[in-house]
Amino acid sequence: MTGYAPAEAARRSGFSLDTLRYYEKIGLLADVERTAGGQRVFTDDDLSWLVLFRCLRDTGMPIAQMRRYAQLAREGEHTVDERRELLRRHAEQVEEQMRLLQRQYDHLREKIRFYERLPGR
Amino acid sequence: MTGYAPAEAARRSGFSLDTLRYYEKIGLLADVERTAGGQRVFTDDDLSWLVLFRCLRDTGMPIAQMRRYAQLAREGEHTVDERRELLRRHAEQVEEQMRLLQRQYDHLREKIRFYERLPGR
DNA sequence: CTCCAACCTGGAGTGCGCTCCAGGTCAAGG
DNA sequence: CCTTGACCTGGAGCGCACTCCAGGTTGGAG
Repeated sequence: MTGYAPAEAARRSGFSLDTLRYYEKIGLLADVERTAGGQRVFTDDDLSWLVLFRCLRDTGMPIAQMRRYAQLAREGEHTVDERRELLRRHAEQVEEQMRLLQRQYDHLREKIRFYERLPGR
Repeated sequence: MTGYAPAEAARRSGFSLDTLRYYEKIGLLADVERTAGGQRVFTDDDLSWLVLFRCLRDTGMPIAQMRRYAQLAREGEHTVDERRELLRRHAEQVEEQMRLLQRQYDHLREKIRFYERLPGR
């Protein structure tokens, strides 16, 4: 009973309908169910994949790597080590990204303070 | 005496030579000096602009907006209010970006913990 | 003076991640 | 039934930020 129409899946995942179709086309999202007439029906499982993709995408993982992860997951339990390692390496890159962002943010705030201290304001 | 050859400016700024030429072409970097023969000579002032561009770019500012900022700075002192506001608005977006990144990073770490707690490991 | 690595220009090409389109099909409300 | 809005496909197009290229010039070391 948990089947979502395309528009509903788009709304819930925050991806556009075009993006959902694109993700299926490139093999990120596999085997999406269809009605007899060929229209997509998304399951809760598809939705939770989409939540994961959003997390990975928001943290800057390239689509090729997300595809690799999804591929491994489809291959079965013997790939759990590799999947965990893939996520760990990605997390390290995210940490680096956060440090850089913080550093540049601090730099930006300093620049703003320079403007705030300008005489005449 | 503080003039840098293109390769040196690239090394110091971390931008490629092609990127430096591109930034000049689109009007981010204006009036770069030249030798009699037409080769670029970068000043310390150019270099500090590049440091700023790196900061803004690393924090996700689109080039069009960096151009606007550079344009304002060239127009003179009467644009300081607008420049400060531009940077402030950008800083707010960076804060939002940092919150999202942190949130998704936490999500990612949870996923990794799930793998670490898997039986049999 | 000669050499050659570094530089120049205008313009084409690239990679990523979508986004849009034309021309049709499906399915639920009235 | 009929309508109409949501959906389908394959493929082209887009926006961004570079990156590369061909074909020619420059300038410092030897």
